[in-house]
Amino acid sequence: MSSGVNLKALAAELKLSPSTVSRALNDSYEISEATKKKVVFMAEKMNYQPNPFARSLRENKSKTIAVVMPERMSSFFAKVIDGIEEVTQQHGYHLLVYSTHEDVEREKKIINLLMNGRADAIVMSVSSQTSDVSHLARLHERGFPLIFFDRICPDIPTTKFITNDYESSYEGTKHLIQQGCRKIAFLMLSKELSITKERYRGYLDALKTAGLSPTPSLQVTCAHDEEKNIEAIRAMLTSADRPDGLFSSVEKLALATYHAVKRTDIKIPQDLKIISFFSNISIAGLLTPSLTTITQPTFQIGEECAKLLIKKLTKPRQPDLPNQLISIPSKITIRSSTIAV
Amino acid sequence: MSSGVNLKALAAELKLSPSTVSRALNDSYEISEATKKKVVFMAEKMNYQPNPFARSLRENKSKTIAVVMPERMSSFFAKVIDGIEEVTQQHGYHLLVYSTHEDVEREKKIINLLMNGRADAIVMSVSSQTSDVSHLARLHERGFPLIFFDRICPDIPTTKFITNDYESSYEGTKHLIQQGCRKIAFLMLSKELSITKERYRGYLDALKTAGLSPTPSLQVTCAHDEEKNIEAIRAMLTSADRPDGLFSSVEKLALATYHAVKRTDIKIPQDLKIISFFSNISIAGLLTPSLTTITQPTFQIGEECAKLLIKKLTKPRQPDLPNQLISIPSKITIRSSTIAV
DNA sequence: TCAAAATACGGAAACGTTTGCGAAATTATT
DNA sequence: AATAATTTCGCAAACGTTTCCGTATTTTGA
Repeated sequence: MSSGVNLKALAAELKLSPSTVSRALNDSYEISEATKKKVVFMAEKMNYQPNPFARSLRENKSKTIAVVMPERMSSFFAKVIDGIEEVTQQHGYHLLVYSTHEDVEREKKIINLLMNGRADAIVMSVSSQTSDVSHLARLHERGFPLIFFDRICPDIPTTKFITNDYESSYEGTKHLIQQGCRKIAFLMLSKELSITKERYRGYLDALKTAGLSPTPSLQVTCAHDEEKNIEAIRAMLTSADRPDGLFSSVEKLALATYHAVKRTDIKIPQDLKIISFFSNISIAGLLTPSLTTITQPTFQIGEECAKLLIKKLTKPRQPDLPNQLISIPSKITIRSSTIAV
Repeated sequence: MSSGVNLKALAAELKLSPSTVSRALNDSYEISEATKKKVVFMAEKMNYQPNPFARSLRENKSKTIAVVMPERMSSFFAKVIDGIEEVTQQHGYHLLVYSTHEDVEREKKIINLLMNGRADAIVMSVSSQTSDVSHLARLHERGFPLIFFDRICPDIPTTKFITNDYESSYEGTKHLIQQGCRKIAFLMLSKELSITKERYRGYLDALKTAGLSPTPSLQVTCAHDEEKNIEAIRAMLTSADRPDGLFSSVEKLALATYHAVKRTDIKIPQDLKIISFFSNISIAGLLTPSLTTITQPTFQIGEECAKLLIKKLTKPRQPDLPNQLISIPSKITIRSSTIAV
């Protein structure tokens, strides 16, 4: 299926043994420069392509990294993968990409499939349904290189890359308060997620610092169905206890909020000020009114994940991935949706 | 690196030969039901995971499909991959995903890397820079299963999945004309792309049918730099020959147009009506004013690509992928951006 | 000049699977 | 009851690499 020419054929053409040819191509010190030249030339001429599976079988490594994430249609995850690909590609690594679609059963299946060594490492962000992390713990306990980003598992002792969720949320909420908000809603995907916990904590602390207390009915947990989310948010926005500010912990819920607002006569920012974690800055500026965002360092997160993994995988006797939380700060960009009028 | 237990170990535990165990696990008719039960049970118990590389090496297939596309941060490509994954995952196939970032040199590198058989097939959409398709032609000539979607290579005799680019563009342009537009701009990524050729043809024919002729200065070829695109569009929109309608052949240029319009005093749809190929319908409804779209059957395109490939790869003596163009129609959704006032 | 060391290469095993072939044990056929 | 057919399994080769050894040749050292 490849070009058909393998080491043996190449060796035969050169009247050398396969072992010599292999060593020549791998630039072994045991081979003279003269034969190296000849081998490389002939390999080029015959378009020799080493069989990756034979190599993987022999070396017990696949030169492949798996990325497991909740969804593909999200500028956040797309950019993170771009970052990962940027550095892995430079090192000749390939990327297997899986979407769990926020479904923990699919996540388990994928993880179990990856236990057979098809990939040398996994970089992942858990689904919003994931509360039992035994499948991930087992993977890690077997010594499989595993790192998390964004939606992490705090209890699994490995390296995790996040943004400063707590601080950004604190600052973002503080910003809303400074703009005059007193009743601030909080939108989240699932209470299980590390990011909602941290972001919620930042939100709560900012409220407390300002002497405000959260209103239970304004804390909305959303699901995967966009239409249902829009309706739930609309109901909350038009309830008796309607908020004057809103903090969305993820991008898609900010979009859902704009949809919900369109179904009411609420005016942003006059009646409602909005801030959200949001990575698609081009869209943020296009919304009406433009959205004040907390922008994560998406591409960089991907790059850092990949850099660490590459180091771990390429250096011969590398220690395990340390149990650490690496935080790369987000940036708040104030736009029209929170400008007091 | 896997669980450590291989066929030999499993066989030893069962006091059977590796060949028998292999056959039992593969449900061979040569093995009695009794031993099959025992083997399966023990495999489960010892958590046996077959080594994918040994299998790939032996069977000369990887159970992996590669997807090569121009960019990841596009709802169109994201949805197509979701569609592909949906069917490939059901058949136990894995997905290697590559982004060329609209760079033909990267595209060539990726294609050459994939020639070694790491993937059983490639489904791809070419970069906007791709005019020389020799790297793809060579791949196909070697018998490598290759199919295209959206941005196809007409000259490579394989199966291609597209939407009805010509008809949709004709209808979309006709719609603009019916709404009173007389000077309609056309935005494209690159004149080399199959989709711009077809969509441009539909646009031109619709103009001709209405007795209109295209204005050269309103045909804007854009590049990869978003800011430059916005400025080029803004310049065009504010030129002496300013248009009253605009047809964007891809999603990102519609967004760029909205950005450009924000920098002027142009009102949509009063001064300028806009229609665009666009697959992120949630965003389309959120733009101000909401955008009239030609929505491609993204998920279905992905599904169809994958279904065909799976059939080709799993049936034993399957013929080559036929040289055919399969078109799945788009749907025009009229929103505020083209409503005559 | 002769042993020792360095250089350059080949043979063969190993990675873990699948499968062709052969053979033993069981069952069916006459 | 003897043979044929069937069932059930094991041996060994093969997939294409890499690498541990061994060895022949050349170079170095005294």
